[in-house]
Amino acid sequence: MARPRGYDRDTVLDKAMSMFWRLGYEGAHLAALVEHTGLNRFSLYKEFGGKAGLYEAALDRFLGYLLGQYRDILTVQPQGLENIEAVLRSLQYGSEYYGCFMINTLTQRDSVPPGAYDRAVAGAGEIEALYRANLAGALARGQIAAASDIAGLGKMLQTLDQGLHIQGLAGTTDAQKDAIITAAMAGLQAR
Amino acid sequence: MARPRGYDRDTVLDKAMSMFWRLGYEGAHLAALVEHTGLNRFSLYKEFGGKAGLYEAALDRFLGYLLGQYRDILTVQPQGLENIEAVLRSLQYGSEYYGCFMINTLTQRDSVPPGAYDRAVAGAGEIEALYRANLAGALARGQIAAASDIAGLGKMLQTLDQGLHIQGLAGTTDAQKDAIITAAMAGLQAR
DNA sequence: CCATTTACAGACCGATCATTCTAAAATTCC
DNA sequence: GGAATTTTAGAATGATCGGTCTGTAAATGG
Repeated sequence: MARPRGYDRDTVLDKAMSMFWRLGYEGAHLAALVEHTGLNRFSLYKEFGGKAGLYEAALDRFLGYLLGQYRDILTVQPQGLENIEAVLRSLQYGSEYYGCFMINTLTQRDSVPPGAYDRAVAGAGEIEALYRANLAGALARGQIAAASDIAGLGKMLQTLDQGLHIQGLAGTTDAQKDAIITAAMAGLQAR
Repeated sequence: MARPRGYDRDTVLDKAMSMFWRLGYEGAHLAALVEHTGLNRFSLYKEFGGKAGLYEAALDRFLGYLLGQYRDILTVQPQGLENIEAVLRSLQYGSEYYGCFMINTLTQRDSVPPGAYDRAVAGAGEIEALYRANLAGALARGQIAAASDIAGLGKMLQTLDQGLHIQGLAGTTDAQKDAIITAAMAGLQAR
């Protein structure tokens, strides 16, 4: 017994994510958000509580996508270097955005809502754990040297991963990112 | 025959850099900049032309620092893996800031003045060239495999470098960054 | 010690910010 | 089809934005 809403929540979040991603928290003005998302001001406050809530919800949606993708690839059995290479390569294609919304949130720590920063840190932690699990698998299967430092390598892979998200910002092409990944994987193999 | 200025240009730029760094271009409000830098509004416009000019000048100063550090270490003769490891380790200590101002400028491309983005891209290009020169030296000295892809490895090192600047944002300690670098260098050695 | 020059502190400006409110439009239940 | 309910569009709101202007303080040259 009410007027149906004229917007789709997920569509709104995707648009908002895109804007926050490119413009940052402060750079994405409410007027622009209202115009592009199709969600009117009043409903924005009713649904998300305000700009900060919209940002956190958009980040949640992004992290849902991102972590889903990581989980899908990095839990394939048996875990090992194949999964690691696959996930690195999967990240390099098809993004219409700039860099990575999670990383942008980390770099803009003092401007984004505190809750958003906390979620980004938690997301990064989960990704690191997934890398470590696959390194452990690689070790068990003899793919990497027996003396390998799993923790160090796990963080190294995540570092490379994060760096790849930055690379594109200064014009690095997909082909060049492929070469980066190939070079990095070559260094990982047992010798 | 005039009143002497009550501020030091370099000190002002250091303070402004710190604020833009942490808060982003839009997040660093003019009132806060005026308060923290000690430079009053009027002089800010006379000296830098406005907020955008101040940002670009602060980025220039940062890039001067950063590129100077890279040049100092990466032009030591003979060039090779020692320089690369030295520069990676040098980046991990003593920063009171969050991440890297150059990378922040790249990630906030659509919010910072266009001139700032262009300078950041140019800076990244110079750093990559320095890495490549040392990889060429390493190849000539037999430190890395003869079949190595210098261009790919150069971008890979820069990717790792950029990732290291991100790592600290989510709580990675200096000791952990050391382990990351050790793991990465192990993969580079000729075998 | 006065004239000149420059920097200073702070008031002022229109524009725009995030947020709140008001009233009309749209849908469902009865 | 009328009452109830919810969304809509858009007009206020006070605060604050970046930028400009005005008058005063501080220094030097003569």
